[in-house]
Amino acid sequence: MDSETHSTRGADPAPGPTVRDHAASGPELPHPDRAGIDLSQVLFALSDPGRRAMVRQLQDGPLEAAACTPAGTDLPKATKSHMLKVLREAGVIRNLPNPQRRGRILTLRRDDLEARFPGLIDAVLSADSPSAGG
Amino acid sequence: MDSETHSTRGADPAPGPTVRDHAASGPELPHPDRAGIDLSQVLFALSDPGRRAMVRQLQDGPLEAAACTPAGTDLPKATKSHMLKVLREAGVIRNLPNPQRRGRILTLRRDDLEARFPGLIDAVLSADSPSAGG
DNA sequence: TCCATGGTTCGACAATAGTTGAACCATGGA
DNA sequence: TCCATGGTTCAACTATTGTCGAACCATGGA
Repeated sequence: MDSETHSTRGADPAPGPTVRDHAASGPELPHPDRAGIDLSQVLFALSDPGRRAMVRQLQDGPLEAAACTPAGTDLPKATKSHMLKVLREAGVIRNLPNPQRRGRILTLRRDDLEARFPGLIDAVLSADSPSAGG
Repeated sequence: MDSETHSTRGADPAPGPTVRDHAASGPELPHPDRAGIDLSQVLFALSDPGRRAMVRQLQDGPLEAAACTPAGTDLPKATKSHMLKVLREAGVIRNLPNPQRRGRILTLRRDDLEARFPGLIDAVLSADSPSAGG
């Protein structure tokens, strides 16, 4: 588990609420495992333009949470955190502590989504046209 | 959000034989045109298992509304009508008067959806597994 | 014309979701 | 150790959705 800094591919953390010696910053938040990803929750999470905007920013790879913002909006942090929570609990993104510095790393769970609902995430993300307006 | 109270009442107390164009049953409900179909609304409409169940029944072709019921549920008709409304207003289905008999005909707007959001509707419908449960 | 059928809409309420200030928490650096 | 940073959670509020009885409407048939 050394080296390989930001490629959390394949394995699901499936973190229990176990007693952990916190080496990394911030709490470890619960994520559904691949099989637990629910279609209704995913569709609902993606039904919001703001949440989709964040997801779109993760298409090219993981991002620090601080850098992931819908269109430079000065969104209150509580609001942003809530949006991320909806996406995370739906299984759309991973929200893990950044092992390097302060803050967190967001990742689109593309593999898991693709395995569970083939074609869905691509269809949604490529469907997003700016003219749609909502 | 209900500004669609477009009444066909007070039709014509006018004298003389008014030629009636459409001898179909029930009101003509508003549908978004293809370009007006909004991704957020579609995803939201499909984020409910009950609504998805109805959509799935329309995969093989149009159905009389009376025949389109999620799993034999004795759903109150107001509730069912509301579910259909959400799907219709999102542009997922068409809800037209039945020209033959009483009642209405429901159609999945597959072509429109496919044109607007390629692959999306198929991904959603084929993703639906019975294990999901919610 | 009256009635049953199939359906929409209204209205009221319950339940869920969104927003956001404030409190709190952990880390890294001075 | 104290502080700034980046972030989650709490709590309270608002807003949107869901549910469903009742009212209403149009049609077809007796």
